Amino acid sequence: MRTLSSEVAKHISESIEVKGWLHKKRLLGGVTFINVRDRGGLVQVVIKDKTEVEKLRGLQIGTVLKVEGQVVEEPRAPGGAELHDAKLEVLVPVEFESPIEIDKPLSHESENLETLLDYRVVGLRNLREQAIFKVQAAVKEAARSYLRGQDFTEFNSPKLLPGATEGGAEVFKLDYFGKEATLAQSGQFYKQIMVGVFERGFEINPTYRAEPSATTRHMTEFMHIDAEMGFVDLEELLDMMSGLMNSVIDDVWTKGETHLKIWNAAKPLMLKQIPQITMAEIHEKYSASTGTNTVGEKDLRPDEERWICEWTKKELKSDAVFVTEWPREGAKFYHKFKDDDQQVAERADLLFRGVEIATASMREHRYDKLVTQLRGMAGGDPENIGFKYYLDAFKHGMPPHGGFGMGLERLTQKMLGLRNVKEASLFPRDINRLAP
RNA sequence: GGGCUCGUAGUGAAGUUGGCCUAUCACGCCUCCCUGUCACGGAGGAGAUCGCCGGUUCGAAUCCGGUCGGGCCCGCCA
Repeated sequence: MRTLSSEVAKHISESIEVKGWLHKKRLLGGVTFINVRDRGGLVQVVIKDKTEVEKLRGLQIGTVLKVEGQVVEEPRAPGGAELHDAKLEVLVPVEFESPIEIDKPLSHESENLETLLDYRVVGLRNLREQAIFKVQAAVKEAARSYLRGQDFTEFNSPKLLPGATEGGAEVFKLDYFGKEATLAQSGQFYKQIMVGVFERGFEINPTYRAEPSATTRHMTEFMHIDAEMGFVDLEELLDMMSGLMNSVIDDVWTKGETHLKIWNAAKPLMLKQIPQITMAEIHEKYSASTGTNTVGEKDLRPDEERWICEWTKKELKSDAVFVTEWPREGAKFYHKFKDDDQQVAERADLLFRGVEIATASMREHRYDKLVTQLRGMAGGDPENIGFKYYLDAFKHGMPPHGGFGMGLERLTQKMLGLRNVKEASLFPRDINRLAP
């Protein structure tokens, strides 16, 4: 019967068996300490028998072991207990030296990012690296749990699409049995279609952007938390997002404490309702404060995003802020514009600790108007197969609705205080990385 | 796509106004010593044609040109 490392302390004085990977060895002469890693964490094994120690000669970190031993309560041991009188069995010997050391913190300096990512396969075995993805898994679970609790139904939409796209970002093109297909840049069309089915729906899936962006916040493939809901207005949509963010952060900080502690992650300051600031207001504040005039610009500069987050944190005690009142210029064809001002899109971007982690908007739900906007704003052909099926949903009745797309890696990155979004991706894809 | 910057053992760094470099240190690896380590400690050892190509020079890790590969910022976005 195998016992997990995390359960060892519950078996004091019992003889147990653990299985896992050799994580660290310390040979002190008469006594040898090894750490064995399994899914529960690490357990320390004390070996005094020379013939047992000899079994490890020439074997490297990563060697897969079975260890039988007596559990002894020991305050000097990590976890308060350890295995004595160990009998080792090498299940899988490893003779190759690990390219990077996994028992101590790996460098996350930007100049060493290449090494970190090149050796990801073994590097992820580092408990500190692992913690990032434990947190990420917790974020996903928390988001799912909250959205399900709000009557959202989870679905999966296809990522292989016909040519037509929502516009905005560059898309990957590929050969599809002689036709041209694209990789989805978001679940946009499908999640809207699903409003007509479930009313409230969401998916957590990868999406693709062929943007040649080389920054600390871009990847060509990333995980999107895509949600859409019917019969709401923008305020109700933003309330839902406030609820989601608060719930996710509370959940993660409740259940993932050990992993957050490894990164000294401070719990984000959150208000029940995430504050809203209009883009014009941000431009004014930023310009007045920094002397760089951005008034009238149609978007926020990255520096403005960082600045307003600092301001919001200091003045409003919130690490999150919604940027509202986006100009029509730069809007997408499916966006809805204010009834009393067609120059303003009913859109809000969620900034979190200096970076944009989500975009929300109300969508134009009236068929005729949507077709007009498709033609006028995107130059799209409503008869194009890629738009036709989408428009059909509207033809057959769509309520006022809105939704958001949130970047899972960016959220994880900012929760943990990582500097590059790629650090929050298991196997990141960017303009010059396709492996591992 | 534009700008800036970097490239030295498996890993992380020092050296980069040319000669003292036969390239230094730390971690890891190998051998030996060590009975409470947890970044164990001690002694010894192996491991680098200084990204690559070309040039200048008596002499190049160091200077020049090219090239390849990273990183950061901007544009764009999640």
